[in-house]
Amino acid sequence: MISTPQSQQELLQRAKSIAGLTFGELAAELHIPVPPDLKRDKGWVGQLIETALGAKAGSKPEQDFANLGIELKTIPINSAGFPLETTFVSLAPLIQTAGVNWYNSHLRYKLSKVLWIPIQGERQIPLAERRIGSPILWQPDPQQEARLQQDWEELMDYIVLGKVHEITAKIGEVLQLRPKGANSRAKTKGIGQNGEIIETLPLGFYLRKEFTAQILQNFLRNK
DNA sequence: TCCTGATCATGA
DNA sequence: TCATGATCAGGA
Repeated sequence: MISTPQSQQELLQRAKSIAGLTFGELAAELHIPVPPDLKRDKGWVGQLIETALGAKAGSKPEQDFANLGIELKTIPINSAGFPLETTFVSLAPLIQTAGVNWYNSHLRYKLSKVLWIPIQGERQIPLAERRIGSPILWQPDPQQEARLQQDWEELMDYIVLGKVHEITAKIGEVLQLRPKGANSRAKTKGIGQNGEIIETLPLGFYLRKEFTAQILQNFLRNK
């Protein structure tokens, strides 16, 4: 087991040291089997990178490196460096929303500092041959945070006002709410049209591809 | 072609 | 069920 890094610099150094490796090479070093594809192992790459960097496995609503205040995210990109998928951030609170605001939200906490690891994600490349990219340590700039806050507040209004059933993935410029559960039968409690508690689909906040693309592009520009 | 809604694995 | 890690895949 790899120990948890004790400083941001150490974490960054480790992330740089695995850049350029294929998933197959890194998995072999860690004695982790490589699945044939990601259809039944959608979180495999994320867990591989977590293991390599010494993130502690767990299902707590915390940053991956809480001691450093840093969240780890892999992001699949194509050959042009553009994201292939949206980025899941956190589940949306659908009940007990009193007192929840942007500043104390899980979303803002998770995104306060993120170590992005770009990875080759094109399905035509065999999983074991896909490569790990260079790490990007990011904090939202004022414009990005303002945009996130605006979307978060708009989306939370739907939830608080009992309009979860009106929510679609089309709402929000940089953020969106989409189902986040085992399947379409998954249930959690939410607020109904008359303020009553109802059973509804769990929803999660996702970052749109255009937003994460901007993060990657800004990094390259300042490099 | 690609976005939205659906889905997969695992642990507590 | 919720939280972690996400990607799949068919219909618009």
